[in-house]
Amino acid sequence: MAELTGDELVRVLATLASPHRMRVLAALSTGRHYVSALARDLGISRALLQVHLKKLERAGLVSAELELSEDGKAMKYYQVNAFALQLTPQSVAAAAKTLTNDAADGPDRGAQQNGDS
Amino acid sequence: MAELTGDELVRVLATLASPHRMRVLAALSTGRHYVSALARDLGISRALLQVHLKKLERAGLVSAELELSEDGKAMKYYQVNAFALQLTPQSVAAAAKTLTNDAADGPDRGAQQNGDS
DNA sequence: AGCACCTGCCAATAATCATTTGCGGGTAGC
DNA sequence: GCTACCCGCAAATGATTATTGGCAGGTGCT
Repeated sequence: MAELTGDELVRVLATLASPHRMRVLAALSTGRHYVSALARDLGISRALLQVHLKKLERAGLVSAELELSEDGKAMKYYQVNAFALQLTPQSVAAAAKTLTNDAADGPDRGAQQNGDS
Repeated sequence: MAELTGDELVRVLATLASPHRMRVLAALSTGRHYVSALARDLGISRALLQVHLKKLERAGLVSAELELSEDGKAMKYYQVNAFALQLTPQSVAAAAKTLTNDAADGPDRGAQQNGDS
């Protein structure tokens, strides 16, 4: 994941630019955790955490696996995906040239139609 | 500008995570420009550009100088400030630990640095 | 059965942001 | 005076987002 398109970069940065998500990432950087435990740990509701995890996942920053605990419960374990982004005026300028969205600005909804499963 | 606090990082990332701002940065990376020209160049209104420039400036990504053109007009020239951010799970996790805002998430409103009590 | 724990999703509300439009001021030149 | 260019700001609107709370399903234990 060396070169990201402008749109992807926007998504990653927007995803990272959030205290909650930063904390989630920090928590996960110490190892995998399952949703409920993580929510308790961070002191936020599960619903809220889910949303943030989903965004982090969509940005490709974390990934998850659904596993069955020994006592039969379904647990979803999340973990951070390694990444390294170098941000400089040049890298940003380069990414800007690949932006597709030429009008909207906000957190872009993005993406052109993609089935995105 | 090696180490940024979590809050500062959030601000920088949030500022960078915008197509408009990315383009502005790209445009400025080729040299200084004054507001009106830049607006025409990017095809956006001056008012809008001002807002984005202000955010970029607040995040420390660009700086400006008001100069007098030979024909007496006041022109505000903007230029990019050099910066280099390395984003990795570790750097983000480290920044997360310095976050002051422990509840809010969205685009930060500015830290309520508790004046203590 | 009832309780405790896990997961996922949706509707509603509050809070925030992005963008437009209009106005104010200033200098130079026809 | 009027027009063209520069700058800045603020109120209003529309569009998104963040967050909550409730409800759904599942397993295992007492």
